[in-house]
Amino acid sequence: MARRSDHSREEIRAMALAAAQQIVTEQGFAALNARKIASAIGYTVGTLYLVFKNLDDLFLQLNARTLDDLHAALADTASAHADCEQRLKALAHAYVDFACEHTQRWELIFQHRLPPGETLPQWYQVKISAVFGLVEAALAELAPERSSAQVAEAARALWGGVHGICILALTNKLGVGGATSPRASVESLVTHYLYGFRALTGS
Amino acid sequence: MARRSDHSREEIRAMALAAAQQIVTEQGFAALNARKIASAIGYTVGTLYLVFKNLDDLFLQLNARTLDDLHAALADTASAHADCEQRLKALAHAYVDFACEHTQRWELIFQHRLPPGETLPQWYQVKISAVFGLVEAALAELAPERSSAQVAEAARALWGGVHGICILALTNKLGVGGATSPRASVESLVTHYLYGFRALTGS
DNA sequence: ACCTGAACACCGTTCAAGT
DNA sequence: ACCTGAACACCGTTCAAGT
Repeated sequence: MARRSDHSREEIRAMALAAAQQIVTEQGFAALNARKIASAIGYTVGTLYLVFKNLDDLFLQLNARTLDDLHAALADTASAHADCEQRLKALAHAYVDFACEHTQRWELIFQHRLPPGETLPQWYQVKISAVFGLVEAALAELAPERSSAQVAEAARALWGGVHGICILALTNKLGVGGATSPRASVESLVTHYLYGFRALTGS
Repeated sequence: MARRSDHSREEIRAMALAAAQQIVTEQGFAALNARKIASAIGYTVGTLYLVFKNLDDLFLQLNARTLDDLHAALADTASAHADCEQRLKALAHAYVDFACEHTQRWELIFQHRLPPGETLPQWYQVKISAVFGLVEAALAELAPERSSAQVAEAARALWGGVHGICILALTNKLGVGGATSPRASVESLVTHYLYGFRALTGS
């Protein structure tokens, strides 16, 4: 059997990514596999390998879309705040909101690992840098006297911090009994960090 | 065949956990599976299920040991610093050192997820709380006027932050090309956060 | 040319059968 | 009683064979 050509390669790619997104959203990372994706789009497993190099490639392309969506949400937030301290706080809360609203998709970015030895492709690292860029831009505006290296360092510290609070809260590893809301912790982190960042001139 | 009784149940349990620890350390989470653990201790897969409920149970017990080791390292560090600000910084750096030195074991704590619906057992959550307790104790001493709820909130914010920096740095998801050292970012985070925490009386 | 579906080498988990 | 090893229902990936 075979030779259907109901859909172009690009259509199959889009359908597969949409199906994978729905599966991970509804059932989580562990439930995401090739046969389930294929049957959701009405094709057999083999077809996926005509369009994607392998499952790692499919997951990477799915994560790339999520990073695009995250960047769009943060960029929208950034453009709504002229004051750069307000902007940084709004960015942090927008990150928390995205993580809470799209938890499974957002977690897939961090749960998926390439086989040992393989590194993330350059076009993918560019997308990560774009998200960090929004934070760096606001920090640079807040402290114009700092070098770009100092601003980059502060962005890593602050954004790593925001991310860590989200991860520990959403995966229930923050020590306390039930799940805790990351909102208050992030507010505390950003407020205190920025106060110190502006007050201390060295580093 | 069968009936060897070369080892007691408890001995087999200890051997399996030691083998699993070695495999994850040398080959990473993805390479850790039942058949490999069993053959490393000279038994067949079936035997593992006499001692552990399933692989999730085995991983949880391995993570419990790692949490014990982490707690011991942090407790040692804490007792070496009388000044509580110095103690907090030393704790943060000790956490970074542990994550860098035992990366694969430390990552297993966060990469391993129970099936949807299942929650971490109470005895395990106690171990997580013990680690947080060291941070809370130092923060409480630093700011005796704060309520215990405020101290707990600050511990979540600060420690979530330290953790996030480590995770992003060690998994190469901090935006910049090569891997970045988490040490400088953590130093920046803790210094600036604590400065703000002491200066701002509300929250 | 496009797609299938069976095959291969793996998984986690169970359990009748051996000693 | 203790352990085996074969079996089951799954994986990801490949590829000869059909249309």
